[in-house]
Amino acid sequence: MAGRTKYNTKQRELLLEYLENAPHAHITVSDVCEYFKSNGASVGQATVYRQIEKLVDDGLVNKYSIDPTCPACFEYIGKNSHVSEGTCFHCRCEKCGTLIHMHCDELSQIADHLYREHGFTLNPLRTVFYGICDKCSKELSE
Amino acid sequence: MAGRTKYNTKQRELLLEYLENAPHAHITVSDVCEYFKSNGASVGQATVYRQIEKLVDDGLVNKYSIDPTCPACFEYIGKNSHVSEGTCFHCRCEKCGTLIHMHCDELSQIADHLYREHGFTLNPLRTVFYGICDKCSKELSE
DNA sequence: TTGCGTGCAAAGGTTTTGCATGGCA
DNA sequence: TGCCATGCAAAACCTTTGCACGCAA
Repeated sequence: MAGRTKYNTKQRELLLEYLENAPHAHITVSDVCEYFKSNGASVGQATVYRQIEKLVDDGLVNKYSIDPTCPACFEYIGKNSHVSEGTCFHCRCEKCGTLIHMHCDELSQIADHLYREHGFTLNPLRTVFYGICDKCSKELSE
Repeated sequence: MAGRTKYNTKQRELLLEYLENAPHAHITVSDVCEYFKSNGASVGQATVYRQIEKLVDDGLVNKYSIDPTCPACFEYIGKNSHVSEGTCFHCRCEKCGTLIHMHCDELSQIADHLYREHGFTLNPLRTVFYGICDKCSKELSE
């Protein structure tokens, strides 16, 4: 817990802008740093870590803790965090390591099922399906 | 990916023995190393990492990634992994840490769905649902 | 002015890797 | 004998932290 945001700084603005305009999720701290570096914007790496954690606490950004080996992923969700509609699931390929982002109603029903039948409140942010992706399956069967 | 086991070594035997007799899950690599050290058994730390990853690939051990900051946890599940008939799923409570074993047809259909619709071959041995268990939900709402 | 935010560099911890040696089959 | 496995230490890696300075309110 890094605490909530108190001041509005230039670095925070830059970070938010980048996250908002990011085409897809799966943004890591190093992604942010490299972008800033290539754009001449000087934002320290430690600041990115500290600010992005604040954004998580503020509820503007989701944090995915996929694997201790890989860096944490972040995704902008904005203020209208309707978590229930369009919950996002993640699949990790055990072979190539790709992280697949999945929006799927059928998968969303899992959460309902787990809650109703098993009393278990699923946390989709942390849950990752492990397996073999499409591409690797084909390569393996060749 | 560390690959499957080819040779049967003394270190592997020691590791398996420890994991089999472990009362509960939540075993980390440093747990293993400390145990070996206190017992005079000399097994290198790198070996533990390499062997335990093999055991995961062999399907004898599950790997849990609780948090990128914390070390990974391992749990012995043994050979009787009847993957096809009544696939077993695991749910981890983020609050109390309990690991729930779940046999559920409806959950088994997830694997089918992921394969047919998304081309993803699920590995139920490695997949863990994170969330809050029944008991903790009630405690939280009190 | 107050105290939070920043930046740099260094530390922290876990996991991986290079390379020579040892051991299983 | 041919490889795989081991061990040690060093490296790689992500993330956190200490401290002095800067800046928002």
